[in-house]
Amino acid sequence: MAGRITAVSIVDAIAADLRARIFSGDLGSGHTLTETDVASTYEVARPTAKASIEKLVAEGLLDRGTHKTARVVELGPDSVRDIYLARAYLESEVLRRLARTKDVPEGAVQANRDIAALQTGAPLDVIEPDMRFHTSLIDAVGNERISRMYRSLVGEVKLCMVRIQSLHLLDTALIQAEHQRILELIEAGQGDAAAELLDEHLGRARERLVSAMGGTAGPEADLPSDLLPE
Amino acid sequence: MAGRITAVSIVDAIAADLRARIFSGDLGSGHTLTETDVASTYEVARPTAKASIEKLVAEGLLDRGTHKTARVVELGPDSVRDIYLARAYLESEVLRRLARTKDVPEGAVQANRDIAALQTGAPLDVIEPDMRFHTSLIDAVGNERISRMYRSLVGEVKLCMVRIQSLHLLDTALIQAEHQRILELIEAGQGDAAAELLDEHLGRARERLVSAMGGTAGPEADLPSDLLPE
DNA sequence: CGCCCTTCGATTGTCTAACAAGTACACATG
DNA sequence: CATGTGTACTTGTTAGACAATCGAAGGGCG
Repeated sequence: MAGRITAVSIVDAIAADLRARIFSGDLGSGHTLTETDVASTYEVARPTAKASIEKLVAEGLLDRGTHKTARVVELGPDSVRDIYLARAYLESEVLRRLARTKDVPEGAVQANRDIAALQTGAPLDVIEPDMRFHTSLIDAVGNERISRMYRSLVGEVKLCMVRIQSLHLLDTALIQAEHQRILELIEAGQGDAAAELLDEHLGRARERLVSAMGGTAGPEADLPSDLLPE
Repeated sequence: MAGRITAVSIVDAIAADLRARIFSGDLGSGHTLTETDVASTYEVARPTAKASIEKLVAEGLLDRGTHKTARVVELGPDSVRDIYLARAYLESEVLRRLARTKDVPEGAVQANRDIAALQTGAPLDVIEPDMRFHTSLIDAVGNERISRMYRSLVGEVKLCMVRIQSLHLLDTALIQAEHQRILELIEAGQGDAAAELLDEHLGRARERLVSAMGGTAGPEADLPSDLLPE
């Protein structure tokens, strides 16, 4: 018997499936989810569907007011800035602390190798190893709550990504090179420099994401002068 | 009739009341909360009580496994270290960023004035302005998600505090002096120094809290040599 | 006499059915 | 055209019920 993976709770299973469908883009931003709708598609009672929805609301993936239908959250440019700034706050401090002990997480190294190995032109293939690079750094400090917080942010980032999907915002080679440089700075114990580079790294991604969503990009979207082609 | 507290949702109201009772120490660590129990005390149906409990579980104030009764979380020494380290991660980076713009939040200044004005010997009176000092710093960066994360940590800190209540772990004057120094360092644009002092400040509180809970305190519990009396 | 197994009570997970209350949108009216 | 009304849809909450599971108490066996 290898098939017993039933997550012991129906509402957890439904919540997990809904989450997957949201991240896959099956349920796009603004998509409405009525309780009866969820109940009928999964063939469960309405209270069960309700509980699943409320779970995702608590996670920040769904939005809902009293007596109003739940909808997949719509993240605007200001939300993207909020999310990416929060990422920068958590991650830059993590880099400083890792640099103190010159601790280069193996998972991050491997994730960046995977990015380098990518030859496919599919732009969303870089998302997974990219996220893995960053979460590996976060997890390396071994703090349960920090990891949980960051994971919540990653969920929202993925939510942004599915909206953009088609166009690739950044050059894979540049991402990989900057990651590599960050790891080197950690190994050299230069936390401040690593944090500064990360700020640039995330700031550029952030502003390009913002402009791709229709907002007006800030100056961070541009490459630094010493990296401009030609 | 002034007692109708029905905010908008019964489950929110019950959750809020349970939260208050937990923070007041009325429901101590390890206290069990059965669904029928909550349902009968608030005179609501069991599903409503269940929803309230699950809300607090999502907040991290209650703990429960499948088919097991919910209990108020019991935070051990390792959890305290995890929480305070997470605080330090968030807050030290915030100090660095505030120092860049030399932005000294008025709320933090006021909170520290309130600490200085305390003449009462009641040890738990310092908790409120102390927390307000720290949350003012966090809120000053204007990031919704960072503020939310920190508030979640504050909830857990308060949970620790109610367990210790009686004995005062630190001198009020020392707390106030260190807060003052942190603000001065922000104003001087010395983010690194501010972050370093904060690490000491939180580290000392953390290790004293740990030892008060029966764990073995680390070296951070001691005062730095230049502040030792005599 | 102590240990393992069974049984039983308590508790939670889930369902069905139903009513109340609120929202949103179409429709009729001025 | 603006406004009020009403109706359908959706959610909030309740009641009662049954199955599954967990924890502890009690009995059988070595």
